Amino acid sequence: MGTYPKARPHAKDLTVIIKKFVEEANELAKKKGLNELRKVLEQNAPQLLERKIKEKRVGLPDLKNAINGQVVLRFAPNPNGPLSFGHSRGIVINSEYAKRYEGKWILRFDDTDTVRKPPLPSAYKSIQEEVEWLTGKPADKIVIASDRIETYYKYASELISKGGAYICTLSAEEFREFRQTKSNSPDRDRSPEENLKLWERMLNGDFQPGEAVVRIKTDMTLPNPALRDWPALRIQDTENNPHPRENINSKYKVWPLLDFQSGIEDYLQGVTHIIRGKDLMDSTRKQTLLYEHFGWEYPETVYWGRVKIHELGGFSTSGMRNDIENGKYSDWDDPRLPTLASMQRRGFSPEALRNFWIELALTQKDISASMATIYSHNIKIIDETAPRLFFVKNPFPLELIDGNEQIPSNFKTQIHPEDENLGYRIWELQKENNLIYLEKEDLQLAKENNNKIRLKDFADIQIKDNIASIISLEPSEKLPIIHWLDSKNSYDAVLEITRENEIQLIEGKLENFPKLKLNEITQLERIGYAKIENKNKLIFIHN
RNA sequence: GCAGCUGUAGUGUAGUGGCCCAUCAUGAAGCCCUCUCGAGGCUUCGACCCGGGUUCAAAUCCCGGCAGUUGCACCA
Repeated sequence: MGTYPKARPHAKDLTVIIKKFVEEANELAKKKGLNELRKVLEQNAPQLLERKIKEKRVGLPDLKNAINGQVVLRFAPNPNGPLSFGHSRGIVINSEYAKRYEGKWILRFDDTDTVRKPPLPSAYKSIQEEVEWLTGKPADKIVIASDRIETYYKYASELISKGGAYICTLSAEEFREFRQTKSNSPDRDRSPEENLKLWERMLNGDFQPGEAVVRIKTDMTLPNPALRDWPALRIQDTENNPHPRENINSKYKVWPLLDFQSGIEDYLQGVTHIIRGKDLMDSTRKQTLLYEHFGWEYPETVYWGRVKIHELGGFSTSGMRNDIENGKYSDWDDPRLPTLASMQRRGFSPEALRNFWIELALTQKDISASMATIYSHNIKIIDETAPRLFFVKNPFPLELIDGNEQIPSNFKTQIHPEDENLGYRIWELQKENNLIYLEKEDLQLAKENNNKIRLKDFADIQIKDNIASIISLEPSEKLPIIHWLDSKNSYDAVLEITRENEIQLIEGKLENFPKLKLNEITQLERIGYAKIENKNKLIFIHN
């Protein structure tokens, strides 16, 4: 009936008719079997035999009013530090949509607060690098707000002279009174000419921070208090809090606030779609009011809810910056921090992160996801190529001797169990004076099996008085299989594991692997995936 | 307090009036395979916030609750 809406009004009559036929069919099936029924259908309505397969929407939902080739998106972080994991959602979603619609996306640095959220000079560069790492290419365009202050001034002047904005000399507390009581501030009625004069004085530095602010004239009786004559530009003490970019420094005293700067810039850049957190819903409403003053059309806006990752802490950039400066964390890529730098360092695949965010999609629900989901995405990417290696924690040495069988001249096993093409790991073994390492815990495991155990891909051994003798090369009985190393083919290495915000350094022996590449992801057998930070240092990713 | 937004399995998602006794993934449990506690294969578990209404038909529309969450900054 979904396909034939015309039939809907007759639903009641139809059910009676349908019931009749269903009964008839059931009767037929009962008497002559299902196959007979199938034959009848094949003759009269073969399409009914094909079970329709539900198509599930994959990936991100469509964007409203998106015209292929004309979509312009933007992502606007504050460069007061490198990006957190939370930021990566904005980058992934925006860049994915740009790709889908063959449009472009702008990376914009909203660096307009020099006092509370002073930009970090290195972040301008590191954020661009992080973007490139995550998406595989640079953003289509870079815009830096602090480069464009004068442009924002121009639009502010224009709006003031049109009477759409005014200079308010009330303190924030004083204005709050008016906002709460839905009444106009006395400054509201000043003429555009007077306001323009005050605006000039603001620019000249006649006012101290807090003494004057430019407000967008909306309506003090608006039901949503946030929208009532909202502030657009304010004064910052850039003598004591200079902008860290050298050419900006103390050049400007009047600075735009987010809602104004962002609104003007989105218009100037021709942004067609804004994807932002729902905490910025009021921003949309404020900016829509601003656009009305100018007669502009506001972009399509999509919101996402808050995301919490169970295992990760908060994403406050300023907070992390403090902790790093206080020495609580080593740097932005400290494995305990929920930063992109940290995840990159720990060996998360950018593709996995992209898949993760795409799967979470765009909903206004507040989400709380688990690292397990990210791990699972990551494993799908890295497992196929990760070379298998042995790492023996807390190594316990044993002397390997001939037993029922002699020590072979070498040990050979596949680099990857599912892909022979990746090659082999080959160690040369000596006939005498062979020292092998087992994990202390595995020694215990051997004890529980009459001091017998199987060295993976090698041999069953019998352990006695720190001596391991070979029982057989082929598995002789069902013994636990453990990883192991030989002293000539291994060296000291450290595995760094972060658990519950504690960094643990585990010393051990790492298999000597001539093909070892820096920053490569390996799978330490029976331990988990790890990244090779340098020859002697591994970082644990997950298992 | 005022204003907004959201409510589908443990978690995340699909679903916009009949293809839904509800999709897929993750998770958990079990089995198979494998000389790794990895990967792969199979099976099972588990959800439409509640209450009314509209309709032949409601996860889907309407009303009312309830819960969660966000904003009300001269931060972004």
